[in-house]
Amino acid sequence: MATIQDVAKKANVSVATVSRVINNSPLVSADACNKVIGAIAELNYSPNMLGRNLRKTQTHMILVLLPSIANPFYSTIVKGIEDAANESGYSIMLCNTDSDLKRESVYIELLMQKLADAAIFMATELDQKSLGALAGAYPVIQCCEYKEGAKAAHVSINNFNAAYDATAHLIRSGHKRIGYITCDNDFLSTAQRLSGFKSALSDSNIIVNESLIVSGDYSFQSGYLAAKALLSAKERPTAVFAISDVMAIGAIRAFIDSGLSVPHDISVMGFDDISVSAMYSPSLSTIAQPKYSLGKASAQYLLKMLGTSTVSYENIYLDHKLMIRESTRNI
Amino acid sequence: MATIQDVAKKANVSVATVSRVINNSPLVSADACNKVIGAIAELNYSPNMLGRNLRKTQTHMILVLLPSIANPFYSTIVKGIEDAANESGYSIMLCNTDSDLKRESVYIELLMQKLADAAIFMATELDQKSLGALAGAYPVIQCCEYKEGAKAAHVSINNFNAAYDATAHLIRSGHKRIGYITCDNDFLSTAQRLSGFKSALSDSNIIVNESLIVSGDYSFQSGYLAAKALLSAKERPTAVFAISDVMAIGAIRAFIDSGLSVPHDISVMGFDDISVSAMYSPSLSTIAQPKYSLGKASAQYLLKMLGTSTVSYENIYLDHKLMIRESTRNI
DNA sequence: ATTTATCATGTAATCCGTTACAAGCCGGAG
DNA sequence: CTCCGGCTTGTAACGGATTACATGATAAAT
Repeated sequence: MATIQDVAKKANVSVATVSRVINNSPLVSADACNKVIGAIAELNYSPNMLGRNLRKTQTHMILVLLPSIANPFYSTIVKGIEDAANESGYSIMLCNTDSDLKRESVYIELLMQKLADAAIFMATELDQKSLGALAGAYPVIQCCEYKEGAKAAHVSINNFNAAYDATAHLIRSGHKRIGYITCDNDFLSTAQRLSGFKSALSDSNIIVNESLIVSGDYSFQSGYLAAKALLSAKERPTAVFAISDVMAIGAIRAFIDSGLSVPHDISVMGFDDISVSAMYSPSLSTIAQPKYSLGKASAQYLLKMLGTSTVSYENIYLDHKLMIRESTRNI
Repeated sequence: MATIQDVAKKANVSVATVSRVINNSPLVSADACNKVIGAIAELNYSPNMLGRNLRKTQTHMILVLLPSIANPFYSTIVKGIEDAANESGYSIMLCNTDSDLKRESVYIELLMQKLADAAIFMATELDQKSLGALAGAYPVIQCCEYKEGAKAAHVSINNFNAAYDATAHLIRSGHKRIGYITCDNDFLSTAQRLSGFKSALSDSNIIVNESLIVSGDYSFQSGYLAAKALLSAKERPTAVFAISDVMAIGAIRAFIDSGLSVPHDISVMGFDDISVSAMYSPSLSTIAQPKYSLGKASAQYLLKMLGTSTVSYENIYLDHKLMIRESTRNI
């Protein structure tokens, strides 16, 4: 493997000149520049980034931590991150944490070990304090899911409003008994969505029935089981709102397996608008998150932080959109 | 940020001793070891991997190149890769190539620039020659999709047999007019599946009808359009076999939109067994690839290559499995 | 012709670890 | 009492790039 020394020797210049050529410094004569370019081509030289990064103490790498790339919700977000990063000459390192703190910590080590310049957390297991400490020492941002109180900025939709809108739509369609499939975690989004759901009910003078609120874990299977649980209630709901499309699809499947027709017998509303939702049968009414923009905005914010050394904590909220498809209907 | 020098000073030993402690060398007295451990804790020291990696010229990073993480087929594979990598102290860098050669090249640069030790290609855009050259210089393996002829090993299922089995099952179920949704690319898997499909037909004395073979691009939308195209044939097929579940689901949706019932009016068979396939309505009959194992085996092979400097080109084939669900039926 | 500013180039220090090699210390053997 | 060998430790070179600083050359200004 050729080094900068080899190039310098072959081009009959110093390593400094070679380095200047590589980095587009204007302080090189056309003649020297050509010699260097020739030598680089001849030796098939590619600079060793470990050397450069060590010297510059920066890697142009952004860590992206997410629970699982198996969750289709994240894929578009990641694309947004990647596009923004690439535009600025950065690459991303995608890390599956499996929602496991230990696994997540291994990846966070990479930040401290200088293998990455910054990190985007999609759903961290860290507690507020740890996250705050990390955000104090490194450029860090939360995307979509976030912990409040931690002094780490986030980019997300307004989950309260989104859940409120979805619920209000069901109510407007005549539904009064509305089941709710949530998750048993301590993400703020989860609490906010639940709160939006309850507020919409209350604002329409519908009493919140806690027995119609069940939990899953974002998997198809858990949505399926949660839906079955809802069916065993003594009076079945006429609509169900799940806080993720994946669970909503599991729920629809459960209803179909129970001989119900969606939306004729029961309406189902999801959350996220993953790609299969429009293709499902029936297609899924849902809240669309601006996934690509969420990712892109997160990365851009981080890149801005990397540029300036100023640390600020400005949160960014993007708009959601209510998508009415086939899985919900008026009664 | 503390360096090894700081630790050495605080512990009153040399940097060499500190380094030995970090690397679990037996050549350190218990006393010195304790002093160092104390100093590390006190300073909250984390070794700078750039320094270490530069010295050792290895990064413990594996590059994983795939067209798009939005394709759910890849997520389980990636998990397998990640698990195998983590077991050996490696991390992975997931890279979306968007099936774009230029984008892919940027990531391959990372290999040459020493930011990664090895690479796994899930569906490369490189031609045989380039791939072969790369495989000659770096540890590289192909997973699932592969180019033959290139001197780079691959881990995959036997695509011919898998497509043959799926088609044979449809034939056994009484289908004679079978539509086929393929992709317009030059992956070997594509050609092999088509070939398996045709062989199964021929072996049952069914004449291959080229007008029933249409192409998509692995997206839901393309499957939808391909299915619509098949419906416009003068005599509609009684079954359709798509070379990916995503397209198969798009196809089912198209049939439903056209007023057909799946599987009553038309059977649909997919390929891959992605997670939503079992949850779709109707659930999708398909060929299950051992995705997790494919990923794990690829990574393990690569790790073995990294251990020994011996370069070998042993291809690995894993078993597929025919999954009969609701989307196909006897006629 | 002399001075000064400008530009091109090279030398060497530096980033942070790892590790070959040298050296110091100790106990046991002769 | 001396010598040898084993164990621990330290010194310094090294990996590959960047860049501050010094130097030399050239052109412009007086």
